[in-house]
Amino acid sequence: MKKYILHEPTGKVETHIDFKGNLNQQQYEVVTRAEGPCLVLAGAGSGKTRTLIYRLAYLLERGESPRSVLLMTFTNKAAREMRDRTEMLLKYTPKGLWSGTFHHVGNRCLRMFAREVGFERDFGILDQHDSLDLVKASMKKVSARAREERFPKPSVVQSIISLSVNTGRTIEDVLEDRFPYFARFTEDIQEVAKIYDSKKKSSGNMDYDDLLLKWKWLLENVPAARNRFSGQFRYIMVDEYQDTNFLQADIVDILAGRNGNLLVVGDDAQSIYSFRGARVENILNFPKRLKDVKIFRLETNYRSTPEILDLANHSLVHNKEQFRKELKAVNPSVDKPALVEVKDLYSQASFVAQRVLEMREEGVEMKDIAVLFRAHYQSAELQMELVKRGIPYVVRGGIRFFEQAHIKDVLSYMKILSNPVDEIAWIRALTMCPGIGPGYAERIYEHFRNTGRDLMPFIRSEDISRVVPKKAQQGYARFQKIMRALTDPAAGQAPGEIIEIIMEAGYQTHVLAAFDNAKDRIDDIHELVNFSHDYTSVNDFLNDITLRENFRGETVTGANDEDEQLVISTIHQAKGLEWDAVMVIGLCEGQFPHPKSMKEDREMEEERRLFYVAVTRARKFLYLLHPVTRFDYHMGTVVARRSRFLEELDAKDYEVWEVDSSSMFGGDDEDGGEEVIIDMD
DNA sequence: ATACGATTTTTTTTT
DNA sequence: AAAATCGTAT
Repeated sequence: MKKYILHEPTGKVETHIDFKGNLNQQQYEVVTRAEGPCLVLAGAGSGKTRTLIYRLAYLLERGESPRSVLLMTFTNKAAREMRDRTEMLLKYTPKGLWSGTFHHVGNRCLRMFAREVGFERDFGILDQHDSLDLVKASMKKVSARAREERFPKPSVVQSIISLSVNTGRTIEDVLEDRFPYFARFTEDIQEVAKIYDSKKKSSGNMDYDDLLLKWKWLLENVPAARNRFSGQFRYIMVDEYQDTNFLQADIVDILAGRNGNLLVVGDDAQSIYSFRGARVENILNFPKRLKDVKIFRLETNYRSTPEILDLANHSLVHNKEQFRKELKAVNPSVDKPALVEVKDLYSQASFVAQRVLEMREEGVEMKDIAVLFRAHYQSAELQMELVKRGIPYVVRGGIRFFEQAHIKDVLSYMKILSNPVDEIAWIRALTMCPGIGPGYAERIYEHFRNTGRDLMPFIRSEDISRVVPKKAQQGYARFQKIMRALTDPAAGQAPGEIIEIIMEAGYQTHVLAAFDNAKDRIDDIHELVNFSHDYTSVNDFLNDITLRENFRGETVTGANDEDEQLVISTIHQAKGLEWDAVMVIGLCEGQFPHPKSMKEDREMEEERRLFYVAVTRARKFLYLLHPVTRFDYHMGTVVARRSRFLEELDAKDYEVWEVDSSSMFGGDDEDGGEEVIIDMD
């Protein structure tokens, strides 16, 4: 990750980049004059990333040290893209640049001042699933009540707690505002939140929210930390500012405090993360919140055809809450967007697959085509169809590599080893033994804590027969065997060796017994071993991977060449990306807009912005698919009306394609060797 | 009575 | 794929 460093700019460097020639007037203004607080309102496809990269290059060429620049992006992928493109532009690798997601940068800052916030330098990080496990464990005490009344599910409790942190409101306020029907449980939920918090602390872990909350606390309350960072970052740039929440906005304000060179870039029309506490107000009120804000607008769209842009703009007109919209297209016309009526989910899948193959014949590369949808489960039929036809694809935003059960299992053993009081890790490792469920796992862990013994003596000799019944003791033997192998003084210390020990001491046997695709999973674990070779310490290894994005997405069929894969993605994951052809599936009432967003106007407007984001990903070809029926778990197959987002459009915005349903059934039944196979060489 | 584990049901979006 | 439900073993 950090091998190739050529040279660093020192003092004045001769400019070899043609800033004026490579940018339009608006972009050039931003690049050369964005001193002080600046707001860039950048419409979809207006060259926002390009502008940021050139701004960064401009600063470096002017002699600014990379370490005094902080670049916060929404995803790690975006950060990597920025780094790569900056490198290409500069022809060297800037060393010491701070860039990444808020959580990433927060993590980095907190490690430097961990003691100040009451943690050790090597604190662990809980991902969503770990955090959910801990919420479940924290709900034990209210579980009696939970069974009798309609108490919120653990995942709901988790999101209530998280929302309270991310919006800066009390749990009481969050409940009243977003979950009024749970208001009577306010005290119980507060209690759970308290237990959850203390469990995090006693196990030496932070969750995602803590990375922001404690970061902000650190900056506000520890002058040494505040001065260190606000002094270092002379130039701060924030991408996707419309999706920051109040915590993130505060953090940025504090960091920028001293030097005031804060450049935020965003588009209020693309704000789609309010469920995570994001607030459009951050961008709308930015000019009011800070003094002497310069406002720039990027309004030329270089991405899409005029037809696609018209359709997008006409959709957005139906939102009341908006800033302004005046995106001009410069690209030539190609085809009108197509509204495709299909019979059901199967003909939808079949149409998409068919059209992908045809476009490929017409010269559109596979990697320049994407299929987008509202929710992940909508892609099930499509994935089956693609596999059947041998079309290679990659799923964005599926389960991440590091979040898969078998990977997390292995990691949990490593976590216990590295941090013996990690309650989540104990419970995870214990519950995969037969005869041990959450109840007994908790008891065993408590017993470990109560004995006050160290890990090694406990594992070697502690008798647990008084704590749990016989069946659980037999299961425990399995856990014990692995832990004994790991705590053997003769055992290896490198992360890779440790994983091998876990496998040999019994986890491999467990995988073979518990999963039907055991072979794939074992391969994954070997892949994890390979990955771990970059690390010498288990701690670094563990701390690094939780915040890491898809180290390998769910790559399915014949992935000889990454560039020859169709992209399948949720719209949320597609943010900031673009393709020649985009196909949006499942555009019917009951699916998109999502039924749960029907109650409130502001939620419906967010769904509409999501639709806007989806269509503006397309450069040339846009297909909007409307399955005329859908499957309702309660009523079976029901008629599904066109999504309101389609009905709202002007009929001139698209062409309607009626798909002949009889042709859709052709390839559906048997006739073995008939599938279309794409040659991969 | 308690907790495990197999079975059925239900499924938003993510750092 | 995860949560709720139900049956069964201790």
